[in-house]
Amino acid sequence: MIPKFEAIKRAISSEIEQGQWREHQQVPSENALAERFGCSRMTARRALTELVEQGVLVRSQGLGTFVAPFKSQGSMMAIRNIAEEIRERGHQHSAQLLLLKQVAAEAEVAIALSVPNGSAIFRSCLLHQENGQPVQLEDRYVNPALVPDYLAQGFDRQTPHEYLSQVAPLTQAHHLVEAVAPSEVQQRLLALATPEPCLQICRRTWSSQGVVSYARLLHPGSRFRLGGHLMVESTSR
Amino acid sequence: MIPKFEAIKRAISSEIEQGQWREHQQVPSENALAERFGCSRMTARRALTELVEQGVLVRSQGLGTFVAPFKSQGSMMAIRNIAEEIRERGHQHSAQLLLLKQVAAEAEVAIALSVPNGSAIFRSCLLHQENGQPVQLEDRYVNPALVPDYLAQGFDRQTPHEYLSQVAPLTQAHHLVEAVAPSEVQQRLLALATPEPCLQICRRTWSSQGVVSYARLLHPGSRFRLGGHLMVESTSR
DNA sequence: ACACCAAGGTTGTATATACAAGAATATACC
DNA sequence: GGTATATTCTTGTATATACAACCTTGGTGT
Repeated sequence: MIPKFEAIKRAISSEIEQGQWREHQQVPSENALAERFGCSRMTARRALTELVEQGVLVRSQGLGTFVAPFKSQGSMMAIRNIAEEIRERGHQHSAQLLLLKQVAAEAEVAIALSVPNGSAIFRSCLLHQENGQPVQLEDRYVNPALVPDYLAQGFDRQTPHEYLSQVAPLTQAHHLVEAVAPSEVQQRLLALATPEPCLQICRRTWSSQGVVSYARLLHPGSRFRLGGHLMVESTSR
Repeated sequence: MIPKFEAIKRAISSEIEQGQWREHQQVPSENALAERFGCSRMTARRALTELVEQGVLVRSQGLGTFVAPFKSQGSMMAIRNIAEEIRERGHQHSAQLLLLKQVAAEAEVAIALSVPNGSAIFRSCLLHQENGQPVQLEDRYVNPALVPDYLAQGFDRQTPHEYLSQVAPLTQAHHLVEAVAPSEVQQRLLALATPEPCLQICRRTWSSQGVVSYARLLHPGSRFRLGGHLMVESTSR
C-alpha cells in the first residue's frame, strides 16, 4: 500500500510528464489538490513540498505553485552516475551503446590515463537518455591493466560508471567543466536541431591502483546543468 | 523572527558540531524534543526531517534517530574569487565597474534572495579581465538588509566577493553551472568576435543571517574552465 | 487620475490528535 | 531453556484547525 502523498506526487509528476501541465504553469492550489484527491491540505502540501525539493515544482508564498522549467541537473560535489540521478527524479533512464572496442591511445588520452602513447586501451561510447531525450554523450577511455574485462560487459543493465565502481572502487577524481560547441556528429547524436552550447565534463577517476578511466561527458546546455551545495561548518568540529 | 523549527534545527546542529552528540549516537525522540523545546511533536519532527535531508541525521522507523556518520567526500570546489585565481596563475587581474545601483527585485532575483517581489535591492555589474582579456562578466544582486553599505564601495581595490566575505562571512553556497549562448550585449562586453558558448555560474551565498547575494558569472567557453578535485577518504569504522 | 485600502486567495508555520508500522524488551507459557 | 505473545517506545502517515505572511485585484476616496 503506497501512502497517499506518494500517490499524489506521482499523479502530479504524470500530469507534467505528459504535458498536461506545462512549464511555468500554475498547478492547483493546495486546497484545490486536497479536494481533488480527497485528502487534507497538509497531505497535498507534503506532496508538493517533496516535488519542490526534487526541483519539479517551484513555490512562491502568496502567489502559488508552478511547474519548474525542466532541466536535468547533475551534482558537482559528488561523483554520481547519471542513471541514478535520472531515476531519482522519477524519470526513465535509457542508454544506447554506440561503441565498445580496443583502440590505440592518442596523445591526450594517453597522458590522461598515464599509459604509453599508442598503447592499447578500451573505449566505450554511450548515449544516455532521460525520458527518451538525449542528455549525455559519454565517451570513455579505460585502463585495461586495471579493468581487463571491460570489453566483455554489455552495459545494458549497468552503466560503465556502475561497473567501474565495483571493479575498481574510486578513491580520487578530477573534473574539468567547460562550455563548448558540439561537433556535427555530436549534435546529431544528441538530437539537437541547432548547434547550441554544450556543457562538457572531462573526468579522470583513480582507484588505489592508479588512473582507471578518463571520460568526456557532453550535455546539451538547454537540458542539463550542474548543481552543487556547499556548507561551511564552524571550525570547531 | 526565525521559525521554531529552524531554531530547533540550529540547536541540534550545534549539539552535533560541538561534539555533545557523537556519530551514530541516538538523538532524543520526537516526543522528547517536543517537550524540551516546548513545541508539538510535528514541529520537532519537521526539524528532524530537514536535518535528515541534509544528511546530518539518519532515521529508522521503530528504532530512533541517530547522528549520521560524517561525509567522507570532500568538497570539490572551493568558493574562490576570480581575482585570486588569476593572480595565482601569475597573471594580472583588472576589473571595470559597469553598474552599481539600487534596483527593484524582479521575480527570479526576488526568489533567489528570498525577499519580497519588487523590493529594493542592490545590483552591481563588473567585467573581470585577465591580462587585459575579459574572462568574467559578474552580474550580482545583494540583499540590502544584510549589506547596507554595498553601494558605497568602489570595488577598485576589492572585488565584491572579497567585500562580502568580510561583511557577511559565508556559511553556505549553492551553485548552478550551465552552458549558454551569450546575448548580444554580453558578447560585446566579453569582446567575443563570434557568439561562442559561454559557461554561466549562478551562485547563491548565505551568511548566518540569510541569503546575502545572488550572482550570475558568465565566462567565455574558450577562456575559462572550471576544475575540481575530489578525494574519497577511506570510510573505515 | 492617482493613491490608498480592503478583500480574497495563496503559501508558510504551528498545534493537537489519531492510528499504523517497525523494533526492542519484557512476560507468560510450554 | 526456548518459544510465543504482549507491551512499550519509536518513527510514519493522515487529518482538522488556526493564524501569519504575501501577492493580486478591485474598489474607494481624494
